[in-house]
Amino acid sequence: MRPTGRTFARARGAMRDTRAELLLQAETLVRGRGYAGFSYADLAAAVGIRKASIHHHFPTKADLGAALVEAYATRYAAALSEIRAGIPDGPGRIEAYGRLYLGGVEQGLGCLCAALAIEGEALPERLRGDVARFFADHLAWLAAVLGEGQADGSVRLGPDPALLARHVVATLEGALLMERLFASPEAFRGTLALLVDGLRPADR
Amino acid sequence: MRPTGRTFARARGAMRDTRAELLLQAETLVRGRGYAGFSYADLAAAVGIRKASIHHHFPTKADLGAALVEAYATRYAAALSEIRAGIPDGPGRIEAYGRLYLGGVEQGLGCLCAALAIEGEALPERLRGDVARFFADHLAWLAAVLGEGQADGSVRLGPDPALLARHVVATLEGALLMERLFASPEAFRGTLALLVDGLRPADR
DNA sequence: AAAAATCTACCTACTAAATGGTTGGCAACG
DNA sequence: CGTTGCCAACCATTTAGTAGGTAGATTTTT
Repeated sequence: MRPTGRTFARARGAMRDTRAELLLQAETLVRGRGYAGFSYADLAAAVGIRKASIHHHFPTKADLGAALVEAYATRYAAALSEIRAGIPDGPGRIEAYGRLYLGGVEQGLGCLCAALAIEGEALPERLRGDVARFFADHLAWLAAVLGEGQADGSVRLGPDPALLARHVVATLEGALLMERLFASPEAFRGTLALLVDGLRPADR
Repeated sequence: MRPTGRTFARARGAMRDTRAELLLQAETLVRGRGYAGFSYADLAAAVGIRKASIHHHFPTKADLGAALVEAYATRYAAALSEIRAGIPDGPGRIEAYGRLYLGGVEQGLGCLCAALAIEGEALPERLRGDVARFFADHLAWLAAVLGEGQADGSVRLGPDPALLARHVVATLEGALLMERLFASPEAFRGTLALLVDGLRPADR
């Protein structure tokens, strides 16, 4: 099943991208159907590689999962510091943060870490820790941003920034979960607007 | 592997509970690890029955899933009308609604329909419809309750009730997802309080 | 610079265990 | 007697993971 000699030249230049391609396709699969919902066979088919070759890059499925979370978290971290650098006020920053989730709704893909969090007990131990850290990092970033916002008057005073941060993550994760089901980016935008508006100080 | 004759008396009276027990244990499994994350073997072990017997009650896994959603939705529907009957004001009703989710955080169990929604594409077709209906029903109930609240002055005017309803479900689903991971009912309560407070009319 | 050794990326071909599901039977109950 | 509830023993397929190998690139030795 295949000529035997596979002496084809390997496209030149595109040598070292297989790993990245695996991560990309695996992320799409997990976000679309959950961690337990995809197999190495699915991934192999998506990438156009044989199943066994995946094990060369990621010995076990848990290894792949961990790499997935790491890459995802890294991308998010970059986006977060870009937001903080480019936008000055609290509500503006939260709105930009919320728009990161919007992409998922538009592509019909959930949050990677939400998909993993749902599996809970059944998830490989170490992955649970990575996922928890993902959320903790976001909460810390948001608490800092909201705290700054309260200090400069762009965010309403009163609730503890840490509490506000949890509210923000919860609302966005939940909205992504639900509005993906309904394939309704508009509804997501509505919820985001409402959320951001609730952070503004009551004028007068 | 077993004496062959299984002539034991079957506990008397507790004859027809197997189906209910299957639903109960299956719900726990799905809410704890996702739909793709549990098997008929797991369920058989949890109930203390042989795998094949499950198929007698639920021919396919999709049948089981559908029955699960139906039972879950029915229980919720009962709780919702009880809330509406027993509590007069908008915020109070929403708070009671939110407390329905709190149980999940305390038991370490997510929302059944959130677990199913995450699987998205991979989910048996008909289940997707059932799950969507579950959310749509909640949104309708909430929109009605919030509309009433606006009419009687217990809920702030301004945002469309349908929009507020989406915000409420999103926040609670997201908070359940996240706070279950952190095993933090207190944090859930905090988010719920913040959510309910945001619904109150600005005094003065 | 040529030859030898090692490494990288992938393959085919397997395996043991688990998956959802089927068949046919048996016993108890109404 | 027929229905209901359960079971043992299957089944085909899929699962994650392994074994062993091959071709080409890279590095090391001569």
